[in-house]
Amino acid sequence: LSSAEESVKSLGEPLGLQTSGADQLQSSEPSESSQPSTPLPLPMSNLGPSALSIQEMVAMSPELDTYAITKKVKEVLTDNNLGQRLFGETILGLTQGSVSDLLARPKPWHKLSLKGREPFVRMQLWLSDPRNVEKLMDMKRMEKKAYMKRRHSSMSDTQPVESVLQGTDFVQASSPQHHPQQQLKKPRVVLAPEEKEALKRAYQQKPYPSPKTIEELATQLNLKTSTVINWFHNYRSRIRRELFIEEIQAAGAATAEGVSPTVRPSKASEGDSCDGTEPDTTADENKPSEEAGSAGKEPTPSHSPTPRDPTTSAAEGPGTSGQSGASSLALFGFSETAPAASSSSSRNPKDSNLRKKKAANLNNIIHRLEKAASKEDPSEWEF
DNA sequence: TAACAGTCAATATT
DNA sequence: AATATTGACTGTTA
Repeated sequence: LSSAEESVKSLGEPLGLQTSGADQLQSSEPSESSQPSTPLPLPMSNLGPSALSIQEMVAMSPELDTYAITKKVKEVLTDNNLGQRLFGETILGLTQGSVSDLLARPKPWHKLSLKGREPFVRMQLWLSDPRNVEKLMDMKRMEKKAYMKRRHSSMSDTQPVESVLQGTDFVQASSPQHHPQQQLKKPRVVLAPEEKEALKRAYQQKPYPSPKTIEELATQLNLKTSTVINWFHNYRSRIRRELFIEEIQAAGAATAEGVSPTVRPSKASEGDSCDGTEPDTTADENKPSEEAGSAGKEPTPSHSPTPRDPTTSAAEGPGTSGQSGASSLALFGFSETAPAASSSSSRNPKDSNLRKKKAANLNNIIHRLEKAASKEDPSEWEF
């Protein structure tokens, strides 16, 4: 613990972040509430005057079951009609989107950084507060009241009253202060499904594309280089995260019971249309869907188990870039392991999805292996 | 310096 | 209206 505390010290005060204050309604009163449902190991020795900062608590916190915590939080919130926005802003200091993401795909405790654990500690703290719901509902009422008031007082007075949070108004004024008119906000880039497909395919070949490859992709897809780079960063990290959840899900299911094919209908991932290069003969469920031509500016990327044509732009052919000597082996077409087509039950799209992700992860590992191989000192091999 | 981890916040979906 | 998704941004890390 002492070592843990020291590591906290370094993080001490630099809370300079633009993090909106206004929260911290944390009442760390020692009201020992022996919640039967949750282990609740947090409220450790509460020394009188010591109002441990959350960071200190995070550092000292024992392992928490992030999955259980999010599950419980979701339950409490829905049971009481409390939204993620309110909960996030008042309890966690996070935005609605972040809360949604966090609740839906919590990373396992051991994979979280100190910073990443904070929201979970706060949630645990909140869950252990006997008055949590009551307090939130009060906040809700107050907000509504304030809202009504505003709306009333401003009949013709048009003043949306921006939120108190930082007004990050990105005004990409190409020409300084000329047009006081509508601010040209940086338009949000929205990748077309075909572009995502191409990027995913490229990822399958090379999770860590060289700057040269990235440049090629950007050109071929007509995207900014930074967009491609960002996409890869985001994709890698999100793929990783999904593996985590499937990991715990599998673990949980395994413990749950023995053989009954009771598939957890958990409303998890929906089939992502992507498809790996798989000449695989496995009779994949072909959803005959596919609407007729719609505003497609390009013939829908061929789905169907047909050995996809390499014509479609993007994604360099395997042979192409032979540049970086070492790599090039990271290619997993991953054909079925099990000989006969999948047997019993579960012919879930999620199944092939999982395979895909695992394959992606393997490629990832290979990348790191290759990287490690270039280091003489085996001690640096983080495996 | 590239890759990450956390988030934000604009959009998409429900 | 509430919740989910996701490109981009900020601060770390090695």
